[in-house]
Amino acid sequence: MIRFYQQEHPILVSVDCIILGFKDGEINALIIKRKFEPLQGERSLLGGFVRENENLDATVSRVVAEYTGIDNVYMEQVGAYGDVDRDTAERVISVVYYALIDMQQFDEKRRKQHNAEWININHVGQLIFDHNRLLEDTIRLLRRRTETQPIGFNLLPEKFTLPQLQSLYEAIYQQPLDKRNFRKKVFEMDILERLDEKDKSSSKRGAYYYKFNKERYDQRLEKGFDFSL
Amino acid sequence: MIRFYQQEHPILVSVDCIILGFKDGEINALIIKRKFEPLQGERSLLGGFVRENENLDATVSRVVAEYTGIDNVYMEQVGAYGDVDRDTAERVISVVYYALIDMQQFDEKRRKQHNAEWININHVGQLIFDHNRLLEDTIRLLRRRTETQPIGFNLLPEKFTLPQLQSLYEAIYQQPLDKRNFRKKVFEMDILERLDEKDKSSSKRGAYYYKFNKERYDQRLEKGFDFSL
DNA sequence: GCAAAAGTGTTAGGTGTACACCCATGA
DNA sequence: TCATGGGTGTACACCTAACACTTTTGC
Repeated sequence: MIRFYQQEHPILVSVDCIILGFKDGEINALIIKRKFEPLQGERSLLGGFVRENENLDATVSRVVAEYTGIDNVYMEQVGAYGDVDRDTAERVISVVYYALIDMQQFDEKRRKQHNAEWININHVGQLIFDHNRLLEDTIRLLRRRTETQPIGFNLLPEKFTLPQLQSLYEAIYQQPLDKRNFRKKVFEMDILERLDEKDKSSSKRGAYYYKFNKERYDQRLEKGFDFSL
Repeated sequence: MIRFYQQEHPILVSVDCIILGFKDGEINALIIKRKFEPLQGERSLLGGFVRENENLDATVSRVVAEYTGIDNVYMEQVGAYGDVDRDTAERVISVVYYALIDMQQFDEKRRKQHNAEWININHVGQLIFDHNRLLEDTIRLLRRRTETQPIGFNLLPEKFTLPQLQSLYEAIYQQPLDKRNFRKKVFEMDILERLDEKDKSSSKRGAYYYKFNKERYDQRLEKGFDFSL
């Protein structure tokens, strides 16, 4: 292969993944104790270097699968972070993604193998390098997205109840929502399907399970329908 | 220096800049005839490789200054594009930024030196690699930003009239806006200062010049004020 | 029968949108 | 004086936000 850009300087590129999960009314990020130098043992986001013949998305999928055992996750790019000194060891440009996963599907064995922990995003404490900033930027972006697109479902199991969904949105926005208004808006979107089954784990009466109807969502998306919540 | 990540594979990283300017009711992007192989002579966005000790922003500033003679531009990152085959010569990961500039300040001599042209963003024609996609993504992002933040001013001279401002917003949203409603919203933001001077170039009566009051904007921003238009 | 969570409508106030005429001036 | 673009206010429709009681059922 001809090297057209031979005189240019290649740089290490990594992907940092902010893996988010929802449980008991709290949004958690998967945080790891770093396995190699420098700063071995310090707390860090999950990441991996981009390989020679690997698209960025592929790197993310690889990293996510490695730590969670899940593929086919919902993910979105947050941006590239390239300050010369952001990694104290060498220059590394990092492309940041967040991924939303269903904690039910999560492989606990892998978590322990990797020494990873779920930590409430409001109490992560100090992370290495600029990882705190990456996390903050991600949460801001997630909030903005959630306002206009129904991506929250990716954090829930396939079957979920409306109280669960509301509690998720309250966790994202960090404020209580009015139950009636919330339900009204959700129903107006018309992208949920009610099942005949109830979840009785948190009340005697039980709450109906719903599931997300992707086909209907895609239809309405094309028509420019508004999904703001 | 110790090479901690020695076994990893470094990659060429470039920055692609979408330089936008506004004139005569149209938004234009600066497009260049590529000066080197491969695809020499084809139309392309402006770009440059990230150097060894250069932050990403610094690369953008360098490229923008080189082609426009302006520094201190408003810029925002669009994202990283890293598909293995996006550059047909070698693997290059590109971080994309857009920059908004005031075409009045623009250095025409440099434009000609570099064989660059201003082209209406709706009629750019075919660009190399994935540059058409980068441009589309950028315009979408610009629209979203404009809806919530008053960044349009960066495309205008320091002094501008309300008809000019409205025409700019119409170009961004690609639809006519109601004059009275537009002015009402702008005045409600309370971030413009009316000067005693008028622009008589496009009417006999003349339109008042205004300028953007950055201090007041910053104040209101902190208070969480809403700038949607 | 009672505690505890699920489910359900209405109203008032505010916001967005549509719309038409007078003004200032140079030619 | 007239043609041209600049500048101004109001009314109605719609949407958002506030609010309280009934239902179900396991214990």
